[in-house]
Amino acid sequence: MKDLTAQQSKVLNCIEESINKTGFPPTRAEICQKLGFKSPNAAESHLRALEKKDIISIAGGSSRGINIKSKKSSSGVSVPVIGLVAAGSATLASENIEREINVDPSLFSKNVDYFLKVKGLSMIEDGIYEDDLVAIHKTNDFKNGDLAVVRTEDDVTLKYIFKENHKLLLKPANKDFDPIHIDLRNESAEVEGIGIGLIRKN
Amino acid sequence: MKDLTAQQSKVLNCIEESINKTGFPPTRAEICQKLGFKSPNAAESHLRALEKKDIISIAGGSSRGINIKSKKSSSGVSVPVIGLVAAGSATLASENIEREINVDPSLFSKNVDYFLKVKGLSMIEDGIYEDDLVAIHKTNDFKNGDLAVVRTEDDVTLKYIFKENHKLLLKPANKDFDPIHIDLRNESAEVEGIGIGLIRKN
DNA sequence: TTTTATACTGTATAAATATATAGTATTTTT
DNA sequence: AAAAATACTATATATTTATACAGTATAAAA
Repeated sequence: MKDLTAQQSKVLNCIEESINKTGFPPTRAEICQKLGFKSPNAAESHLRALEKKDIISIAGGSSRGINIKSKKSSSGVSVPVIGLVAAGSATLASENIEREINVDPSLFSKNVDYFLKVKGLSMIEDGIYEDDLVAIHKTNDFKNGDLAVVRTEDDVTLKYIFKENHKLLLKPANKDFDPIHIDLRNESAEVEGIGIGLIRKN
Repeated sequence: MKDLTAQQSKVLNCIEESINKTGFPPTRAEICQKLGFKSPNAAESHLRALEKKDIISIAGGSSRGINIKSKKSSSGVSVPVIGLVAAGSATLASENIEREINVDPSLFSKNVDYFLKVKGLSMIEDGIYEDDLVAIHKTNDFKNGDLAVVRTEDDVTLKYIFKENHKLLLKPANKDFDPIHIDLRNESAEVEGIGIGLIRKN
């Protein structure tokens, strides 16, 4: 990383202070006021210098559109929690998002795109319980035996998936539940993602 | 804290998402766009409701002047992962720490002091598998039936705990394992903490 | 030595933004 | 039954804000 000048450090400091104190970045005018500049362009050009040195990013056309780059990577990633929803509606649509949780990216083997809140007892024999949050990696790609989020014509379901030619088998882990057989020539089914982990709160 | 309505939760989610993604709060217009409102006043009034419920504060006359009050630590908290270790050694001693993971404090009901990496199959019938990470809240306090980390004279174990006078029962969730009976008049045993959640990676 | 970066003042303005006002309709609380 | 809260559409506007342009001056790099 390139070194910052004394003035650039002051400006960066001013941005950090603003975020810590108010919760949002400062405007050019606010930077000027804090550091005693008389022209907004003084702040502007310092910001552009910091951007050039890759310390911050500036969102064009947005007020207070300053983001300190190094701060973002250290913390977790925000991941939405979604309940099992009826077919037709987009799973990740914001009205289905129950909450967001911060997750350490290194926790799971693959990228977690969302958590699916489990409904029902169909996977109980393999330690997946009602209200558990299953970490889902969005992909169409799967291997036989993967835990998959599958969107059928009238449902979205979490089951073990097996594919053989045009036949799809969705297998629960509960002897009280029957496997689902889908003939892809007659019915449509789409793999939304695969389960790569689980979070349970007691 | 007062309960939020479904719509208010969505707006709060939207704000959190914006801060996590861009580094700064959204404008009224951006909230409307994300949630499908057609009038800026829809966002405005939800914000005022959230402000009234003391969830956020709004800085008057500032663009993006939204601050989420409850946001204690914006990032996660670093929590150590510990394997089940032999008696005698201090559980949290640094040589027992396998790694540290960042955890969203809001994920679990109580404060997570460490994660215990499960060895063996003694809890398998209740969905706790080998290599699962059980979130442990350090406490001596427990209720009968709690999942507890218990340090006996020659072991550290994770079991359901039941206490009756001077008798301690440590009950596994696997019919192949026998419950452990401890007479506190003859043997010592100490509750290190209770399990409040679980993380599994496939 | 010429260019580039730093470090500003000063002025201007299009666009972004908060925010008020006027409605309508439904649900919840009192 | 009345009042208050919720949940919006629609329009308007003063203010905030980013950002461009025109300068001046000094220091560092090519």
